[in-house]
Amino acid sequence: MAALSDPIRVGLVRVLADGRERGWGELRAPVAKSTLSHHLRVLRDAGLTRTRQEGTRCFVTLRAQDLQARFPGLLQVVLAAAEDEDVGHQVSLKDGPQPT
Amino acid sequence: MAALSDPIRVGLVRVLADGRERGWGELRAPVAKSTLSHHLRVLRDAGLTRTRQEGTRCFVTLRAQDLQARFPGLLQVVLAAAEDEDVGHQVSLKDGPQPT
DNA sequence: TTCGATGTTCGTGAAATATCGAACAAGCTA
DNA sequence: TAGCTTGTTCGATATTTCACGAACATCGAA
Repeated sequence: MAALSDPIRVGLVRVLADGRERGWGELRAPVAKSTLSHHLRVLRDAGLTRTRQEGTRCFVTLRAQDLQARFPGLLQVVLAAAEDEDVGHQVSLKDGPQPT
Repeated sequence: MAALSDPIRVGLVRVLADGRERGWGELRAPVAKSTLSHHLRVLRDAGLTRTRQEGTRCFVTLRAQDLQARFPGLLQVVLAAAEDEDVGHQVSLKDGPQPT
């Protein structure tokens, strides 16, 4: 639960909130890649995301359904609060439009 | 928001969740009083509680309504999650039944 | 096989946080 | 006034967490 107490991670959750799977390379955050790796690990360990490896690259998805089952409403509340407080806006997707 | 990332504080919120005002002395937590004071300050600074001083003793209340207005559903989710994960159970009320 | 790209792991350092005990301030009470 | 209770503040310490760069592992491509 404390996994959501870091702005970077909240930002990651926001980016992933649309339910789409994202490649590591799509994620843009103002930290070194080792740090990003750390945050993704924390999220994964906390059960918030799922990581799939394909060749040399990783794809990450938000486990929205599992979360909804386990902590109903948590995601919505967190996202709304994050938006309201402008938390995590430092994380975004890189340019390139994503293939549907 | 990160104010809820400490088990002691979650426990305090749980104890206060019934909406009743509680005296400092009613709160039982496995920490030194200076530490408890610190946690109560964090909660107050985060806008989660309100403290009223009366003579030498303090009374604290959960600002449930304000929270509901600001982060709708947050409290419910946190409480449910805390119960589910058994977080904060180390905080309780001292014996003595409280006057209705 | 050699090279390049992609994440992970490791070692380290800095910053935040939790915790305690002691000292202190304020207000009842005898 | 003296003393007790109650809670805050201060100083110190320990733990956790964030962050970085460097080294490493793995896989695909040339």
